[in-house]
Amino acid sequence: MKAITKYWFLEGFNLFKKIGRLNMMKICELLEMDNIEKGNPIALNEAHRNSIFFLKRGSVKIVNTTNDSVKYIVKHGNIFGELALYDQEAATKEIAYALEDCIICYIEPEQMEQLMEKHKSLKNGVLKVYGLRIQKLERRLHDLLYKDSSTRIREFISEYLDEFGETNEAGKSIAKNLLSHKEIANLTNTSRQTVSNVLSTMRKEGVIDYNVKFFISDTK
Amino acid sequence: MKAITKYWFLEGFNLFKKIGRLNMMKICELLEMDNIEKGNPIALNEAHRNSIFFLKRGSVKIVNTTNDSVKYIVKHGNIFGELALYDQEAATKEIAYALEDCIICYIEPEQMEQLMEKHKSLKNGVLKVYGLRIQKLERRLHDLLYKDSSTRIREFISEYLDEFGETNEAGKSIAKNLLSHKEIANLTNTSRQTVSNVLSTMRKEGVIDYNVKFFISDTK
DNA sequence: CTAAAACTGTCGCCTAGAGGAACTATTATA
DNA sequence: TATAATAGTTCCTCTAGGCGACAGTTTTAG
Repeated sequence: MKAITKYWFLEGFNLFKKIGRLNMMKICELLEMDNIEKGNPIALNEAHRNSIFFLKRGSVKIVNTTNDSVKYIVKHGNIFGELALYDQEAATKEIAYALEDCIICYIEPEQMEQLMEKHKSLKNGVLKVYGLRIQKLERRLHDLLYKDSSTRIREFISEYLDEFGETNEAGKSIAKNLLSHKEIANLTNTSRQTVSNVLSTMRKEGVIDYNVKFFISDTK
Repeated sequence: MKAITKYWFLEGFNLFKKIGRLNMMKICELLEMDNIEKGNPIALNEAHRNSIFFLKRGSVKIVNTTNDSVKYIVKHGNIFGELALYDQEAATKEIAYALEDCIICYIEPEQMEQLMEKHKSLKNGVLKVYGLRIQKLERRLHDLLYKDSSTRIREFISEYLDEFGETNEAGKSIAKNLLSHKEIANLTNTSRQTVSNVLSTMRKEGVIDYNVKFFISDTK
């Protein structure tokens, strides 16, 4: 029964979708799960420093421990901490915080590797995650070089709304405002003040609206 | 005999080191090889657009086709074009040019995937290559944000000498000068003029010396 | 329920370094 | 060997946007 509950969780992870129900059940027995309250760090305790995480519910920010800047955000349904698979060193340089109440599953790298040996599709999935990570980094580098800060922020907001927004009855896209200006600045490689500026001009222009709780855009 | 010749080639690739002599021989039969003269593009012909390459001898620059800027350089003994494994699209956006006369082996992605199925260590190797790529990109992004252009250029030169330099009798490290200032500018995300400036001040300071053919640094 | 801490909004100053112009040196091409 | 093309050098101008400052606002904590 417990396994079935867990099964339900993982349904969301495309990584696991392909590998079939039975295998899924077996895997589930290996996975521990946890609730994390908004604002709290994930896996601060040494024991799970290098775990790989599956984020079932909520969202998470990955923070660079050396300078406290946000590297990226992870939406529910995705994997994070996969760095631990190839480089334990690098993995300790980032820490995750819950941006909302979260449900996570975690697994140790050794177990993960065993699993990957057994399930080809899992290994392919991880390869894909790595590939996506490379694409994202290249995009970020490119944007930094060829787009001005205002554009970067605007694009970030629009993509944020695409990712986190839900269209309401009135046809507006509404997304929880989970990030401070400082964090948006980190993610777009700009300064806090510039984010503030661009955001308010966007509001003046009527492109978006926002308050402490939400971002709202007219057209999806 | 032909196979043995090829075997000799691949010896240099750590990727292949682990998988054993016999397997190696089998793999070799699948691989085509080629000589590329300095300055020429690699795999311009459509047929091999998406191949994965092993660089036995020489070095290669990977150029972004959209804006003609150098993305990175590949030293002999390394793999490139591995992008094709996860994203054929992305792979067509870069093209490689020989910085010196090169010997390359190439393999189609499908074959590569078959090989990876058979040889676990090969798959792990590729995973590692991906991991390194991520590290490099993160480093580059970090440098761009937190180091000024002069520092970036200086560090690049010193690393270039580490990578390509060979210590001579006099205890100096000498590296072939394979890159134009414009290309160094691309790689350090600076401008042609700044590279020129920094280089000549480095010369004035006595940190390095250089001419059309070589870079020279006193201490290794 | 109040004090402190952490966020937001705005303004204006200041600097790193891109990018143009102009010229020389070097290397390919005819 | 002349001519064109490319690479390297120097100098100067101009601007994007980081950063400090400070006032207003919201959140957290005790």
